[in-house]
Amino acid sequence: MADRLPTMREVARLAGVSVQTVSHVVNQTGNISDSTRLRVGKVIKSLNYRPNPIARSMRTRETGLVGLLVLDITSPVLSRIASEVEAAAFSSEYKVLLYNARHDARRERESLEAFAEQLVDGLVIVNAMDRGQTFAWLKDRRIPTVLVDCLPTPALPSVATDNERGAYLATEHLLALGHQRIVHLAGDLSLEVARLRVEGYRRAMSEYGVSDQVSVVTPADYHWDYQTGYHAMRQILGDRKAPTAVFAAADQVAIGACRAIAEAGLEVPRDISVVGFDDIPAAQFSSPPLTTVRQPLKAIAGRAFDLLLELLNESGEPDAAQIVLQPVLVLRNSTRRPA
Amino acid sequence: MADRLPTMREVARLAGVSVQTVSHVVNQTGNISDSTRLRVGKVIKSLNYRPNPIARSMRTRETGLVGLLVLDITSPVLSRIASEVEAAAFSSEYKVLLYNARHDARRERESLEAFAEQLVDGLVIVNAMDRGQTFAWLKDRRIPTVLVDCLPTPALPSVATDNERGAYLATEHLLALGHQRIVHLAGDLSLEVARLRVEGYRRAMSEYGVSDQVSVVTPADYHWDYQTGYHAMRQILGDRKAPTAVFAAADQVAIGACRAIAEAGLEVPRDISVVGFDDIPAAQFSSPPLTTVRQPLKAIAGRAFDLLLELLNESGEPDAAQIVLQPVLVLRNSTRRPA
DNA sequence: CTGAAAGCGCTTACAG
DNA sequence: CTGAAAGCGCTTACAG
Repeated sequence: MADRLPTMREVARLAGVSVQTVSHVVNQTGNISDSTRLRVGKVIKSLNYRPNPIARSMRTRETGLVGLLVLDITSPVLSRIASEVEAAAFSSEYKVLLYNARHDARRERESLEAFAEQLVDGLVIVNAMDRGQTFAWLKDRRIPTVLVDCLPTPALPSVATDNERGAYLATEHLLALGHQRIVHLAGDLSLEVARLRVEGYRRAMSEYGVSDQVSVVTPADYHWDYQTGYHAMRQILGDRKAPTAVFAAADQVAIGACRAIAEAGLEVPRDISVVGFDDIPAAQFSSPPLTTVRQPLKAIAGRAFDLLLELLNESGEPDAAQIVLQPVLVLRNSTRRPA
Repeated sequence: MADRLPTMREVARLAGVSVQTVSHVVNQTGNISDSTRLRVGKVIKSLNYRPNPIARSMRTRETGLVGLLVLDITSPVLSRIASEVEAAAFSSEYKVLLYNARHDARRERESLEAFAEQLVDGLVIVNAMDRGQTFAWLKDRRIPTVLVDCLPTPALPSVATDNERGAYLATEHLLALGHQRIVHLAGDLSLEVARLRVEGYRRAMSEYGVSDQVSVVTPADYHWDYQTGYHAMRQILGDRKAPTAVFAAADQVAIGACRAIAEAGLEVPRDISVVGFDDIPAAQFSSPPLTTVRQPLKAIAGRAFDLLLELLNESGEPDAAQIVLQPVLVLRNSTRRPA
């Protein structure tokens, strides 16, 4: 870099004042007379001066940065949450540092450890694998943290969809239609949300007296995506007596399953009913449009950021709120009574 | 915050050395005897000391932060690019600051201006609206910047898919099948990539001597999404003689269009052929699986970050490479010869 | 091989 | 209403 950017010192010199006066006009602190404020303002403008955020952070011990750790930014659900968190942060003059774990536990841990560096004023962790210990450690390091759709840790505030209930709703819908052989295509069971969805499925099956029909398929390598659903469904269709209905732990899994069903010469919902989870944009436009459980993603992100803001603004120890938001069943055309 | 985190000074005191010695062992610079290195290392470990990145940045004038400005992190294409950029950054010990414009020109401009602050060592701008002037200004401010899928600015290195060619390939495929009444569902024309896709479509139509059939539909409010395609297609189906084929500027638009076609009681590809652009994961699993033009997203992100790294490491003025990557037509089941 | 000095660009009391 | 002093936690020459 040849020429340096102007510093506060230069502004001060050109305006004929001290740096602290410049600092005061920049930050609108202290009492500065209109005349010097104007004069300094003019120099700032002419130099196109911007205060150096690093130097400022050095003194204030605040960076204005918020870390956002997500399992996979490529997921429609998580990218939506990221988008909403970023928007909320932006409105509050925070910037967001993105950490994308890519479903890699090691990567996730490394990201978490990076936060020990204290680059970031606060932290939103979405959909992390189980890291009770690590989370506790963040608390120790006094890094304000809120958890979204994670295994709740008593010490940390969290917000989550009521995943158990959502899964219950989905399964119950199928049961009420008269289905009994309902397979659950589970998500990644190293994630709390996936386990809760299994539980909701089990509870509904049990309440309808068909616990003997419980069948949870847990795909191994795939990650809540189209492939997962497609391959799992192919297996199911090949291996055993086909179920009359499928409850998938995510819409992408459901849509992948629909494809496998179509390729097998079967039809949704005539031969097999399918319900998803999330209500991603694609759900409404798939063929047939997918019955699913809608997550209140915007609200989740909004509440999470509000919680973080509270943590950031209180110096004491706020209580660790555990917020649970209700999902809603969205009926479309991928489900009907069994033939 | 009650207790402060340990500083280099404390480490030095406990280890009985000076801070610069600690600095040297932390950064593995200078010549430090094994014995003191060990001693210092032990103290660092016991205190769980981490160098303060802000203080370091203050001296080195490098933050290790890279800005990533995207039009909309919610888009399957852009979230994928973001994921790959983040991965590349992570491997090179950079962190990424996410700016999400959410299709809002004002928001985009504000983000760009935030970069003047110099929080960030470098910048990747993906799919921005036209900002030749702003980009030039970034150059003036000497913020290393690379453009991805933007209107290229001579001064700045850029990487992009050959969008014109991709659109040509898609349209030519339809023409070769025998289609003539081919409608193009365009993207947001304030974006260069959308305009290039229109051009490719026009060129193919012209080369096949059916320029008189050119029909470009430019949806107003929507953003390359399912809704866009759905509503545009409904309009087309209602208004005039239906085309025999549709080339959509994005897969989501194509899938939305497919839904509208299905709702009109028509069938893809029997009644209307549809081709998309991007090859997002959903394309393969939609019904029918979508013929589309695949963008080499990983390569795009990788090249972009490599370019940025060059900019970051060279102190001089590197030449502004304009890299263009070739897309490939992916044939699936949404196209066939006209009836 | 190790340490004393200077300084990065700000902000925060405090004095006047 | 404005300025002199101190300091945030490091790194970079440089001296010894």
